[in-house]
Amino acid sequence: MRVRLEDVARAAKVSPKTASRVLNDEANVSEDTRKRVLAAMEALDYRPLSSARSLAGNRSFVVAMLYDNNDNPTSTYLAEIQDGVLEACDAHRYSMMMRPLRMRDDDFIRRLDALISDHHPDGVVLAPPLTDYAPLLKRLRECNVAYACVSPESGGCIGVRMDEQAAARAIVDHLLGLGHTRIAHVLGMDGHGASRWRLAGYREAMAAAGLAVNKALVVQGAFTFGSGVAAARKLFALKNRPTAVFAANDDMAAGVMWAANEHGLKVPGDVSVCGFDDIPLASQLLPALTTVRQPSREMGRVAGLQLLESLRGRSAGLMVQIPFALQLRGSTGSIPS
Amino acid sequence: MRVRLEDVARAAKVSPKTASRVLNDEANVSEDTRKRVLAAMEALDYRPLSSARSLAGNRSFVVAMLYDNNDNPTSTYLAEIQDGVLEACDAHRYSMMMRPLRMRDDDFIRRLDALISDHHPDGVVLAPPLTDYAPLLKRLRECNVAYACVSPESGGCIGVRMDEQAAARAIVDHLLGLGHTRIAHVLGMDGHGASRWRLAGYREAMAAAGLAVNKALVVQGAFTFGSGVAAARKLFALKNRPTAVFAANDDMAAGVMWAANEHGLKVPGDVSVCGFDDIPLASQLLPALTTVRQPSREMGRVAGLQLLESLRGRSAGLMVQIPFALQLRGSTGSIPS
DNA sequence: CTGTTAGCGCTTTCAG
DNA sequence: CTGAAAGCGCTAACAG
Repeated sequence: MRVRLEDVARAAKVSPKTASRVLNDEANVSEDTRKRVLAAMEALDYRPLSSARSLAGNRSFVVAMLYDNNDNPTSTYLAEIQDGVLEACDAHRYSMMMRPLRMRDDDFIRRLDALISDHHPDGVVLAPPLTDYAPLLKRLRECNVAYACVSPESGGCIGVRMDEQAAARAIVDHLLGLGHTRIAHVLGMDGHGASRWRLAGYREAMAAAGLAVNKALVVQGAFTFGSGVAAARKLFALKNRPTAVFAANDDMAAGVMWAANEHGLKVPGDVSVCGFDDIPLASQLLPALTTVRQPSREMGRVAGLQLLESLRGRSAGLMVQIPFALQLRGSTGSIPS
Repeated sequence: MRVRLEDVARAAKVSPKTASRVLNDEANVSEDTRKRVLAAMEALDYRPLSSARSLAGNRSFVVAMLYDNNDNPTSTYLAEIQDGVLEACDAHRYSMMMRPLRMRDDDFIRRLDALISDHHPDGVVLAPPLTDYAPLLKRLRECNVAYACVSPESGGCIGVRMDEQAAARAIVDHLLGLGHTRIAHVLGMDGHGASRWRLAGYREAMAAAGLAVNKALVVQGAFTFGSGVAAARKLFALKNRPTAVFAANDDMAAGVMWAANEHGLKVPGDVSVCGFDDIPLASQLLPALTTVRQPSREMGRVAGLQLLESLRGRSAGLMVQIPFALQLRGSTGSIPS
């Protein structure tokens, strides 16, 4: 039969309540007692039953990860964040639940409410672009559900972010350092924070170099390979085509490289290409793609940990800034002579 | 305060147990009573508390999806299956939990046991390659945990599959129909059922056409873009290079197209390329990729439904066969003249 | 077909 | 610092 906390208590010669205190890491237990109880748990291979804990303690030990992948279902980004959040949850013996939610749905809030009342998550992790959807944040606060954000637009919540603008600036600086001046930018999906930051970094770098941004060299994309191809075709059809292209993510950068091939342009001989994210494909391309490493998995993990810490009341929960790293590879080189 | 089943019962003028019967769709409730109870639930906006149901009923209302993505973390395949399983779970008011598990781990079974005793899933959905890992299946049976498989190697379990061999044969038949005879095949990851089936279909088609399979035209890959590039380079370096390449999945097919570009080969003018899966990238490539549509999301959904049905005891649970569909697009054409 | 009783395993409250 | 009693909301087992 199942080992209950009562059995542990008996074995440790304490009351069930004391055993419960130890299980929950509560204060007011002598070190000696705590050790005895932990030993008994170990010896009996005790596994707390989460449904009983939930029922009695009025909490679920569940963290839900909320995401909206409708704009880019291909993305491996979410899967990586998911892995990270999962790792954090495992470390705290929480379980994680994935919940897709469509911002565009009329009954978004209704669905959110249903999710909350059906599953009672103790907290939620928000992935972009949900991180920046005000009605969602508002409702979570109203419902008193703790949340942590991965890469939010503004810093007014707990979670984790990267200085994407600085990273974008750094990669454009790299291109400038190679002598490029006609540097194009392929924008990400309209309305996403990532698109804005990366554009801002591009602009900042160009301005710092004293270069005017040529509007024809900034073209719309949508974070997908296909949109990268389409954007690059426009760029390569220009009379005065760019010698370098900074795409707002790697999928699009791969598309740019594809289009370069179509146009008979060598990378990096005729045109340098760089991206953002460092997805697995980036290092598989030929030449391998110069990009910014965005540690999505780690970011998911940290956001999860922040959330769980704040649930435990151990810390208030912070916004952690994660450093970026340029990955300089073969797809960028000096300007064509 | 929270609406409990007792409140519903009172409103419907029945005992709590009868309300419970209605909630659980049990027999032995008159149609009239059932309606009254349902109406009361609706009126009060009753939400069952799953922790209480779990504790009293000794079940969790949780389905875990088990996967091992270590061989190919890039894959969008799992994310699609996940979406499908999630949809099935939502429909039955179950929650879904993602659980990565590494087949290569020495303590695989220990981790599985921990997962079972910590989370008590009522059932699990297995994604390849876990579907074919005998020790896992054995342990699940020993622990009496119901499971459904997506694309198992053998059919001896409930779940869903596609006739991948027939699909592979069909796509190779398509190439044969275009006049190709020097048809190469890029193998998938060694040891995966999908690799075996697709190879078998390729062989079957060649044999049926009376063509001997040239060993030099069958090269190892690993389901990744990079492995497709590497494999294709070998093929294109042959004196007698193939006029068509059937890659065991789309990621590799994209790699083959990439390598064709490198070698100055036009697709499909100089070489036809086709893949398998119909991932989003397939239709974004230029030319778009001829492939086999594998409805992963739908397969996940059906596997989830099969599992949930069998948990309800409604049906024994079946192995459902899903039809495939050839997607004939621009990457395949007649043999070079 | 319906209701009563007695828990599920844990935590809360409150008293020491 | 520790313990006794009283549930959390639901369902199993039985009785009618």
